[in-house]
Amino acid sequence: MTMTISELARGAAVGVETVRFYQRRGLLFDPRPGQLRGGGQRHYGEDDLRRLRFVRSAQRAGFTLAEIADLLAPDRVRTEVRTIARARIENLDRQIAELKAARGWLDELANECAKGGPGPCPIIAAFEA
Amino acid sequence: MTMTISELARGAAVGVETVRFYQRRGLLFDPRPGQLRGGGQRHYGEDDLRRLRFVRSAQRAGFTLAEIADLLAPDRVRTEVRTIARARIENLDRQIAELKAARGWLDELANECAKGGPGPCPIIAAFEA
DNA sequence: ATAGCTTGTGTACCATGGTACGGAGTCAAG
DNA sequence: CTTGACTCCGTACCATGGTACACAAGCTAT
Repeated sequence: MTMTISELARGAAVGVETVRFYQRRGLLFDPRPGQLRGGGQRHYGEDDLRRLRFVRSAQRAGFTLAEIADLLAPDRVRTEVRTIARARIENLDRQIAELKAARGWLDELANECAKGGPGPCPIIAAFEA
Repeated sequence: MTMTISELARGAAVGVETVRFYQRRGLLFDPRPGQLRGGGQRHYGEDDLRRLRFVRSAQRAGFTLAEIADLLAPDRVRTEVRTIARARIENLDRQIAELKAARGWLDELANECAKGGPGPCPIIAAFEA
């Protein structure tokens, strides 16, 4: 079962231009150097869709596109993948902690602002003048 | 107590260029020239430092610079600040949930890759060829 | 007074992750 | 065979959040 680029893109909820952008970045099979079936237009299979979805998942996990390209390098071995994944997990834990701290800060800001009547928020007003 | 721009920047652990960048974006006041230390050079006070730190905190909480500028607008009233803060908290909660989900995905990837001997990670190898 | 840092100002440049567009070529229906 | 949609390709552009000059004027220590 083959699909066109727009079907592929739709299958991963991204735009066609995004798919092509990923191809240029070496994240997906690039049709340019290859031989094209059906004379000029590339067709994609399930493996391409899985790979595209992997890219999106990895992005959600905070990998940059360069890191994902590296992760998908053809000679990546289990131990390397594990190491990379663990490093990212640690990073993610740090980010989660930071976000929680930011949430606390914001909560306090909102609470402080909530006190008293109308008018400017005293915390923000403290910077004026 | 007044400080120079480099002292101000150091006080908030940002670069001098960053302070100037924020000034251009309307996040920081353009302090009036020469209160205590003369001529064409600007001097900054504690309020400027507080404001700069507020900007950094707000950034950590996920606000864009444009949103922070808006938050610091001179006519912002408590109810508005609270509303903005609450919306951001909700957003933060969503982000935290997403990060946790990504962490889980990554954990699974690492575990799957850990199984078996050396060689390429089967999950990633699934995309090759 | 003068060397040698800072400062202010303006403009240019950077990475990241896309998005848009123009000009062909290709494909499927009528 | 024509029409209209879709594709390929290259290039340009966008927002975000900075970073890096260059140049001139000002400040500080000798």
